[in-house]
Amino acid sequence: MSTYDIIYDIVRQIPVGKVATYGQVAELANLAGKARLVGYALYRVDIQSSDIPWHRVINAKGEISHSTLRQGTDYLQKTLLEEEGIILTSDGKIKLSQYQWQPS
DNA sequence: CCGGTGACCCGAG
DNA sequence: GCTCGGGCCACCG
Repeated sequence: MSTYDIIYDIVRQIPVGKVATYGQVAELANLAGKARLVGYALYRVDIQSSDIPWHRVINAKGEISHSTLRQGTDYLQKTLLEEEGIILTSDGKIKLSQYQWQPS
């Protein structure tokens, strides 16, 4: 059971149509303050064949995180979120007040 | 073993 | 709004 497995478990619990922030996932995984690890963990995920809804994880500002290393998967993320019914604002942000996952 | 590298976050100015 | 700086720590060469 590695640190990453715990992170992946949390991400798998995010329901359709909701999102969570990196920091939020870190907290739920008992890794408060280590949001960076969450980002790194998702970077390592196999986008093609994993069962992890990686696209439901965004940064604390409600934006999709961009990186030169993502090779267009950031655009894919936007598309997948819209397919789940999440409306992005004209400047590409997500309203956390409306869509953020509230774990029980 | 060591150091560079991140899909991050928050507070200060 | 912005930019900086510090904290975080697993991974990889």
